[in-house]
Amino acid sequence: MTGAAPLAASRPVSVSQDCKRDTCTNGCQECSVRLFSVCAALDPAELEELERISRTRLFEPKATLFEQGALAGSVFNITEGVVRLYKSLPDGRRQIVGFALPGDFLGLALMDRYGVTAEAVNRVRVCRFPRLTFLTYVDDKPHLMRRIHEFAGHELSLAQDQMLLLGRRSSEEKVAAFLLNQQTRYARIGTSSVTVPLPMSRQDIADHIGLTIETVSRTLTKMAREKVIVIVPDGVRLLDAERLDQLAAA
Amino acid sequence: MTGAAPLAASRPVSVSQDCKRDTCTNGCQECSVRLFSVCAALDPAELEELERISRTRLFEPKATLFEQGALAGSVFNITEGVVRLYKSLPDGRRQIVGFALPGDFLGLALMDRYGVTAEAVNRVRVCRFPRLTFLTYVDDKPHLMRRIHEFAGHELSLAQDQMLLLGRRSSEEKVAAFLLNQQTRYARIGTSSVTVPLPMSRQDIADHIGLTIETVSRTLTKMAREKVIVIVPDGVRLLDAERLDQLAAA
DNA sequence: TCGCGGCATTGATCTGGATCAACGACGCCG
DNA sequence: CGGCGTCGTTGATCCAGATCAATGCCGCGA
Repeated sequence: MTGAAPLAASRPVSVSQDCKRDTCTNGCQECSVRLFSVCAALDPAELEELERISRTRLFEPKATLFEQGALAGSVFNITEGVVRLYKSLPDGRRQIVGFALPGDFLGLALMDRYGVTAEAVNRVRVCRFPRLTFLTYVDDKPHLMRRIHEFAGHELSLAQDQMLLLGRRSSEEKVAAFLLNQQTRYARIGTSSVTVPLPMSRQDIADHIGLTIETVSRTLTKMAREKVIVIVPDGVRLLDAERLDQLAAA
Repeated sequence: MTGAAPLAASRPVSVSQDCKRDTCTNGCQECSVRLFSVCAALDPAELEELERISRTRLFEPKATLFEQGALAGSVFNITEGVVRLYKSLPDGRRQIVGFALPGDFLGLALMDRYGVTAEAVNRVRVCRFPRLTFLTYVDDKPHLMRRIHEFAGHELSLAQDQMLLLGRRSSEEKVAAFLLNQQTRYARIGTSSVTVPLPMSRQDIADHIGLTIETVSRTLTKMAREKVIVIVPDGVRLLDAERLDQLAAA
């Protein structure tokens, strides 16, 4: 976090603003997630150019970044906060296909319509790029394209793991695998710790791993009772990662 | 199919051969799946170059193209047949993350290890490329890279649909959605018809949509009883796609 | 032609997780 | 400070789909 003045917390919804303010004060060069994000593929001159086409944007909890099926006007790089990505059935059933963390890129597929809906879980900060401008920018930077493709490949791999989880794992295995997964992902962006943040609601977790909120709650309680985890505000502390690995049947 | 002599059916396992024979007789130019595959992005000169680094390969039913976790030595373009892609748990539970059809590209992510196992469902013919050679070939062809990325984006989108199916749909919805899905995919490669081929076993279908073989069988029987489909050898005929759409809750 | 092995179907029963129903714990606002 | 809305937990019951168990249906090889 650079020393910029924070925005007033009372803003009702997302706020567009020039990149010169806020965390981007010192530009992409100083960006705290640059090395984990697609931007790591860029040299200083390219970063400067990128900065010119980007705008920082803030989203309050529950704000929608974009909706499934809408024309994809922008692509996003998350710099702070967590975003839930989901698909819905007409009757309201929901599947959260993933939680995007800082460093994650939204709109990787570069398709003309969004395939999922994206909502802020907590306060979210992003770098936003007009999609077509970004496409032009990428066009003569094969190294960036390759990096974006690597990210897409990683995303696909995660999706396949999730299919295995959804299709073939028991409720306890699902919860265990989810917790370990979250830990791994947070470790990658530096927030490594035995305490895994869970900023999303129980309902979100349930909709991600294909269970009901009651089953998620019961399973977490059971794991806490068995001293495998401790439930703390907005997260869990993993006491016995070994045991959790077994439970996940990985 | 070009007029080349068919291979002896008695070959025990996959057979490597020069691209000049078989369906590739007239080269990539005449390839029946070119327009549906990543190759459609290439001009005649580029196709010729591609041909030089490719080899046609045949796989008998149940033969393994590559295994999850193995070093990714090759990438593949399927020209004939169906391939199942799956992940397994240590205890043998299996999740088929997708069925690859002619025109599909295996190894899209271009990563150094395969993320899934690929097995031939029926007789499969592929164009095989050494991965590193292919990478070099792609390197100075941004249009091809973009096309490959488009395919990867499509793949990701399919994966997300599958997560919704696995996590939030009932058994009947799963089967209905699967059948419609298969129909759509076959339509795309020209085999459009109300009769949907199902070359894979019931167990494969079950492992794809997260059910047991018994539930798949019962559900298909029920749909046939209700005159929504007719079960035919190696496939089903869709009688009432309208109704099937409702059942799928799409 | 028969017998065998690998699917697929069908029936009976069981159970993991869903559903239904309180209740408790905060945090917020009046 | 008290009432209310949201979220999480816990208990009781139910049921969709799993599991267990035959049986049927080829295709193939002896």
